[in-house]
Amino acid sequence: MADLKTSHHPLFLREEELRYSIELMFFAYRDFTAEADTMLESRELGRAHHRVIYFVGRAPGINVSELLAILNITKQSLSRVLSRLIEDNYIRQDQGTTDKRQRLLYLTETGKALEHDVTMIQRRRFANAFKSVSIEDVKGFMAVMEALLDDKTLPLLRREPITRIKS
Amino acid sequence: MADLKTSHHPLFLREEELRYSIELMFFAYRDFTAEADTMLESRELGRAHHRVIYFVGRAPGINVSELLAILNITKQSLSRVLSRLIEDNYIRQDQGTTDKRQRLLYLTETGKALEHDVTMIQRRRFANAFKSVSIEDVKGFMAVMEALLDDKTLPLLRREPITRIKS
DNA sequence: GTTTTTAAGTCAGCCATGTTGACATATTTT
DNA sequence: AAAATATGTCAACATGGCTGACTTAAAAAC
Repeated sequence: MADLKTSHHPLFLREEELRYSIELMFFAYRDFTAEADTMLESRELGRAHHRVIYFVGRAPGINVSELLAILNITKQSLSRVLSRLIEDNYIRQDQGTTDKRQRLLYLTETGKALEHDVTMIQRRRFANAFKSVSIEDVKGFMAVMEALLDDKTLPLLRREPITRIKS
Repeated sequence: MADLKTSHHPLFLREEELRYSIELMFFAYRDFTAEADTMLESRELGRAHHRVIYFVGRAPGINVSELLAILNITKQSLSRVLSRLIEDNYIRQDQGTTDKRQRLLYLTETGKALEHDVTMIQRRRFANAFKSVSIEDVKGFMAVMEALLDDKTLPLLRREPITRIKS
């Protein structure tokens, strides 16, 4: 399958297209994160705090091990960020029911509000970008981004992006 | 999946698609950079060094101001990285001819070799990704990534080799 | 039922790479 | 001659990664 498609567009494997893509990755990621960083800064939080809040918001009741697996950082690094978020009442933790060693993480109302505000900035950027391109372009974007991932990253992603039509 | 083409564009602006894109950005960027970081680490260099080497390699003879404008960091931050690269003979600097205050930057042979090796890792990742998708997907990827950029970032990108204009 | 493993947390310190502010030097522009 | 520009430097600080060593409580294995 990959081989069949390869023959369709050797043109794009040329040095120039690949370098252009590398640069797009650098610049787009930087611009994408900069806006949200500014908003976080006003609350004296960093990008790391947003990541934690984001993923706890995405999966309420997630435990620390699972969060570490997603973020792929050490527990010491997470601890610094998470402690702050708990202390400032963005996140609360409950003891696990089936396994009492676990700490299950939830956003507080304050946390939900912050998550919404910051993530909104990033959603808005994508919404604007998607408005200026075709639906096929969006599909292509997702296909390429997925293809860039390590195999082990795929299970960490929420599936069912485009195709599920929810009404 | 079959009737994607008949879907209305606003479908893509729904919460789920936007959040999925945010996550793709996070995970894809992380996986994209991790491989190259490992190779740099073996030479005791960081991502910041690669950026400098990359952009000097892209535009030989670039001066410090232009480089700062691309990287969008302070000259103090650049200095730390650039000094190391010059000291270790990855980059050399010549005095500008028309403006003697300028330092024009060039990769040494060592620098070119490193730039090639590290950038190759990233080119390979994109080459592999592109092989697994269609040519339209690649176009879509580029269109969306461009649309994500700040307006002021666009002029920093180029498709064709070095058309640096010194004025 | 004791031992081992696991989930989570903590203390201490290191490193890379960003930041600000203040200032110096050479060169170009006005 | 004065002002602006290009570059560089010293010093201090913040963020968010890292390693290593160690603790506690609970679950799992024996």
